[in-house]
Amino acid sequence: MSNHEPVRPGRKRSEESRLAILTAALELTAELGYAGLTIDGIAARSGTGKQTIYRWWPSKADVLLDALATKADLFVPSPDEGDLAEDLRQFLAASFDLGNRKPLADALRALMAQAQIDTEFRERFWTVFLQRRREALRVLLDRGDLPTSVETATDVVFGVIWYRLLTDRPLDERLAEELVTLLSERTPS
Amino acid sequence: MSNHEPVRPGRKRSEESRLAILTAALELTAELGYAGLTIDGIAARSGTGKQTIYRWWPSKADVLLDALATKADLFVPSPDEGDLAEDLRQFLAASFDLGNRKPLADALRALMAQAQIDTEFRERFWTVFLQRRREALRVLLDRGDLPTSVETATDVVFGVIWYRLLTDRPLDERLAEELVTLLSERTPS
Amino acid sequence: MSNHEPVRPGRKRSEESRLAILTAALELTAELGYAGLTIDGIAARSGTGKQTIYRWWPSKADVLLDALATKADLFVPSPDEGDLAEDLRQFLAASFDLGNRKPLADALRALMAQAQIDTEFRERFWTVFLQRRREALRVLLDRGDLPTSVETATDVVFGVIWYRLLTDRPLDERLAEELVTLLSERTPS
Amino acid sequence: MSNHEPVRPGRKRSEESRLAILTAALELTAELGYAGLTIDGIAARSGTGKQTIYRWWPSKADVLLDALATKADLFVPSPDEGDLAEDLRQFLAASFDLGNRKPLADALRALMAQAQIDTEFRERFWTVFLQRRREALRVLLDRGDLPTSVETATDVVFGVIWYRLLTDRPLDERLAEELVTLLSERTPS
DNA sequence: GGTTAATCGAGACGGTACGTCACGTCTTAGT
DNA sequence: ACTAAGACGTGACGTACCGTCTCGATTAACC
Repeated sequence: MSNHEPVRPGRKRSEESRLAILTAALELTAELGYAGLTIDGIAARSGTGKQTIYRWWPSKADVLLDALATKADLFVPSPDEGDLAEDLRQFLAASFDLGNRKPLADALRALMAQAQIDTEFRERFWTVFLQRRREALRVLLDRGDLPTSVETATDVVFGVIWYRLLTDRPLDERLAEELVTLLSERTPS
Repeated sequence: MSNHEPVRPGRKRSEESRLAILTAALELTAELGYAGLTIDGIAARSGTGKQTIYRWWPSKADVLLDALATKADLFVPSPDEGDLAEDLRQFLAASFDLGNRKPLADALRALMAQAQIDTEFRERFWTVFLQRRREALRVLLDRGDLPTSVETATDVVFGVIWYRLLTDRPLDERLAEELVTLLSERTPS
Repeated sequence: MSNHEPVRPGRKRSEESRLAILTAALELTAELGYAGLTIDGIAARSGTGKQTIYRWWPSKADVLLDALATKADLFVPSPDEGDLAEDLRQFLAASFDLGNRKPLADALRALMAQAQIDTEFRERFWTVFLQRRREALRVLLDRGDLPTSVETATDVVFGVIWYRLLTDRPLDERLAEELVTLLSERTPS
Repeated sequence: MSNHEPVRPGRKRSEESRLAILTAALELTAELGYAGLTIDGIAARSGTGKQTIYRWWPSKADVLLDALATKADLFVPSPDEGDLAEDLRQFLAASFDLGNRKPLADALRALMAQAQIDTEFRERFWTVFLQRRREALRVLLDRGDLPTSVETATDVVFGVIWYRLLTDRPLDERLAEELVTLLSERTPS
């Protein structure tokens, strides 16, 4: 039997505070934007102390990332219809839906921004968020024939999604269809 | 007869100060990273006053953007070899070279990050930088047959470039070749 | 024949600007208080350049002092009724009237304040303003018998006036009468 | 039983910082004069943060006033020798001594100056400093017969002292003696 | 059941940078 | 030479947050 958590004496971490902090982080980001999100603000809104936040998260970006992971519905399917084009269509539809949810998209853009400025957060963001999306897509792509390597195809898909997000332009049906066309191996006539 | 400059009274803007500020911004970004770049620091390094900076630029991101536009060699060609694949190859080679110049790439990533957090800067960054690149590419793409719309192809190219930059992964020859393959209309047999 | 003002080439000093500056200084002091009085503000209000102000006055306190001397009615009589008590009564009445004119009193208090902080202005304020008042009073006091030296009596009179001004308390009839009583040699019965 | 201190949560105010700030304020005033005293300077010299100063004092004048009250020896006796003239002589001697201590006198002049410019500080200066002096003197004067009301006599004493201070002239023995003579009821023959 | 220890809300602390204000100087074109 | 306009370097302002550090109170495991 494992004993990962050596039983320590002392007060347990408060789940109540944890949730209050994550909720406050999401609310404040929605109300004020990421630029207006501060540790002081989260503490005040959640009725907790700053120390409690610093004890469990390295930065406000990590709080927000945790909040999204905990509270937002970020599920993206890895469908297996036996047809790459159809699987990809579904994957893109689900991903585009997330990207078109304004407050969620704002938060994700902010995290990607923070990842550019804070090197340590960049690695956590990559591991916790970006890489998981990539692996979900890779499962699909591995099953079909592609005009490019799987890695490049992955970069094309996420590259376009992020580029549209970051330049504040919508992810629409037509784009999805063009991507599907582009990445499905065209059979010579 | 032209009368472009309505001849205002008062002392002229100091070109010397302007260049000193732009130089200092580039140096400090290279030395300390964008996170370490401050208006106070730029003023101190350039031997100017903070007010002079605030008088002419809305934010430190704008200073840096202006510095790159003024001082960095950001030229990307719009070659016309009569062959889309070859033109695209050259365009990508030049673009990838810029993206692989570390200090420049760091600055660009920081500006893209800032654009996510500061709405007003986002528009300026789009107009002054991103849109111009898109138009240079569009000239090429308009000349050839593409498997997708020109806009989507543009988003694919810049999407992949930015996605690689933002996730701190290199832009290599192989990626360029795959993009060229992907975007050149494959002739049916 | 006198030639006090050596005829110099170039534009003459603008009397119009001078008066506009003095007027603006008084207005701004009345509106914003001395703390809100600035050289920038005077220049803007008067429609002149800052340089014009600096060319002719060493500090904003000097502008205000000049404005009072030029524009305010600061006359205090040196009556000679043949009776020290009566002369003093009249002198005090006139002085108290000045001290009870609120905007004027505010300006004088501000100048006395400035004199504490700016050593050079202190001397000018003493010479141009305070000493002249003292001499006007001395003329009176020299004519009568006093229970103290003339200098002390002068300090008592102006000391009480300034102390009341500076502590924002009124100069009233009763105080004047008590000062007259105090300073008129009481004849032994 | 008493419950004077409602026991607030959180870290206690640092007495160490408080004293360091007051000491720095006095030192800097002595070294640079009141005009050279800045909040930045006090923070730097005392090794504290500016916020700590702003948290507890409304202005630099209040810091200095607090410093004088805490650190300077401002004691003035209210002697009771049974003789008004003698009591007054002693009171004046003590007061003049304070006024002749150059650095202290400079600080007091600066505070009186600040009180002219800053209305809110004026009230604090009156309550905390001036009024207490007046009451100490009133105790004396109430015991004897005066040629004037007690209030006027108080104004005469402090008026002369402040007027001499503010015009940068010494407080000497002779002045004290003349004031005693003036304010002691001369017995009719 | 008392002891020990980790956590909690609260809030003061030393810092750093912010964006603004006013200073006194300078440069410009015009009178 | 003087003027109005206004940009310049300088320096202090008062504020916002940062991340750390006491506080006293609370809560759990351990003896």
